[in-house]
Amino acid sequence: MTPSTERAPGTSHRAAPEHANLDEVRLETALLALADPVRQTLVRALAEAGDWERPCGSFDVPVTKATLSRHFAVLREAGLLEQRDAGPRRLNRLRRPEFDARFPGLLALVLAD
Amino acid sequence: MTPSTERAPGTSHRAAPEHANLDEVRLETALLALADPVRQTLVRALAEAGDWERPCGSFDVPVTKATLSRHFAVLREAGLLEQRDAGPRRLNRLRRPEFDARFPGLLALVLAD
DNA sequence: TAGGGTGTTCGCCGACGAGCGAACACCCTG
DNA sequence: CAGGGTGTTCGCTCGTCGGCGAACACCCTA
Repeated sequence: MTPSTERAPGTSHRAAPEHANLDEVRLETALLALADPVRQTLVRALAEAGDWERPCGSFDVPVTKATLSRHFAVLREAGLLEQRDAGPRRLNRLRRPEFDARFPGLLALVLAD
Repeated sequence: MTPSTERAPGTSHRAAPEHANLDEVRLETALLALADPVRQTLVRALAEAGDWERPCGSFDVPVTKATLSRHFAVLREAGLLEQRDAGPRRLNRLRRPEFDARFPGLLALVLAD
C-alpha cells in the first residue's frame, strides 16, 4: 500500500535533486551563479540543446567531475537548472521560462555574450 | 600657452578617476559588480538621485570610507559610475544610458529588486 | 597658513568560493 | 553478481574579495 513508491521504467530510486522555488531566489544568488565562466558555458550549452538531452558528464568544461557537480548544484539553487534521473545518468533542462519570468532579460544577456 | 590646464572655478587639479570604456567591460565584471549588496544599495541610491548630486560620503552604507572607496572603484571599472571632482568632494553619476546600451535590462533588474 | 573635511591607498586579516582527489552510492550490462 | 559507468559528498588547499585602521593627499575656509 505504497503506490507512490512505484516507478516508471528507467526511473531511479535515488533521491531526486531539490529544485529551487523561483520566487525565493534572490537576485544576488542569480547574479553570482551566472558570473562564473564555467557556469556560463554550461548555461549556453544547455540553451542550445533540447530539454533533457544532455547528461551532466557531456559538457566540455576544464574541471573535474567533482567540481562540475558543485557547479550544477549552484545552478539548481539559482533556479536555472532542473535535473531528472534516467537510469545511471542525470539529465538536465534549462529552466528558461521560469527564470525569465523571475529575472527578465538576465539569461538573454548571458546567452548573447 | 597651456590653455588646456586652465580650469573652471571649483574644478580640481586632482588626478581624474579613470572611467571604463563600456565596450571593453565584460559581462562577468558587470555581474560581479552588481552582485554585492553594498554596491546594489549605492546603485539604487544613485538612480533615485540626480546626476552629480551626491558625493561619495553621502551614502548610508554600513562600511568605512576605505571600503566605500573600494566599492566605488569597482563600480567605475564595471562602467556603472562616473565621477567628477568638485572642490574637496567627488560627485557621482550613474552611467545609466551607456550601461543600458551595453547590458540591456541588467540595471533595471537591480533597481526593481 | 593652519586646520577640518573629503576621499584614496596601503597592509593586514578573515571568510568564502573554486579547484582537486578519494571515497561512496547508484544504475545498468555482461 | 561482478564490474564499469555516472554522479555526489567529503576534506583539503589556494586565490580572491570584503572588511578595517592608519597614513597620505587634496581642497576649502578661518
